[in-house]
Amino acid sequence: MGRQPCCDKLGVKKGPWTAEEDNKLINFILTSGQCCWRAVPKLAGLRRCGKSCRLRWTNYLRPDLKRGLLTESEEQLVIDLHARLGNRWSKIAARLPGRTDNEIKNHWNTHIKKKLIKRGIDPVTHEPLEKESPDTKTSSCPGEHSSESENNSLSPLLESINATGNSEENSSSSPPENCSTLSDEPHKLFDSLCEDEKLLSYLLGDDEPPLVDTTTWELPNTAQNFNNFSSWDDCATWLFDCQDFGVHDFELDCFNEVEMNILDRLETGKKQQK
DNA sequence: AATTCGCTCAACCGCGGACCA
DNA sequence: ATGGTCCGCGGTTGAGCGAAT
Repeated sequence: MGRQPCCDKLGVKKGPWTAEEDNKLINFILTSGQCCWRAVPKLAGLRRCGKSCRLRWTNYLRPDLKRGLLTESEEQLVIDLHARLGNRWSKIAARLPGRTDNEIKNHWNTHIKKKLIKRGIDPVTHEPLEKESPDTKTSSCPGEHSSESENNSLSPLLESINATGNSEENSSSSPPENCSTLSDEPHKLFDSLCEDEKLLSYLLGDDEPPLVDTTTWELPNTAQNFNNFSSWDDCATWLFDCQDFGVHDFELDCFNEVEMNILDRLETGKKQQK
């Protein structure tokens, strides 16, 4: 009856992953792709359960993950999405390319929660902690925010949405620009979001992601580009840039095996530097 | 210099829904 | 229809690290 257990519990290793284990998992996924996680440990030669492998890959090893703290704009987006979605971290993470639910959850608990409390905002309800006067907060909708002193930084996204209710529907084929602004120019993020009705409804609801015609994008001929790099550093910089864009999120699986192996080596190198 | 404290974040745990035989 | 397993999710834990004492 049913399926085989994903792991036999006995002899299954727990705790922090070693560089060797990481390499095994990365090499396996890159050569075989993501299949059923139950089979991964055996096929990859790991003494881990499939669940642990999936977690390690999705939260740490995926080449399209961003590193470092969330930017101001990302943080604001998390706050706005949390106000609408609550603790549905996976839903929130799905709207931030290159970020994982675990990462966002951690950042929320360690940083954003405190910031909101400091601002006098309940991180759970997104309402003022102290209801000093009845007119400071009237809405009962979790997606709406009060007009208390510091809420100018609380919900620019939602304010932008209200202000641009009938924006043109003409930019659904330009996600690279949208995403490239994420870390560098916070305000452009919201502007670009609000310019795109389909994307906006996707971001704020459970709609399917907008169809994107990736064939119209001007993608580099990666093989040629590799030959054109004048140095290893140039090549590495370009790869990391692509990594930061979240290549898989945008279905830009343009890397060949050689390039993925380079990414692999870069990842390993970064860890060894630690 | 040693110890304590607080913070961060990777990893684990347990649950619920989906899936399969 | 049923029972067992898989997968994904949210909550929680604890090791590691730096700051404070």
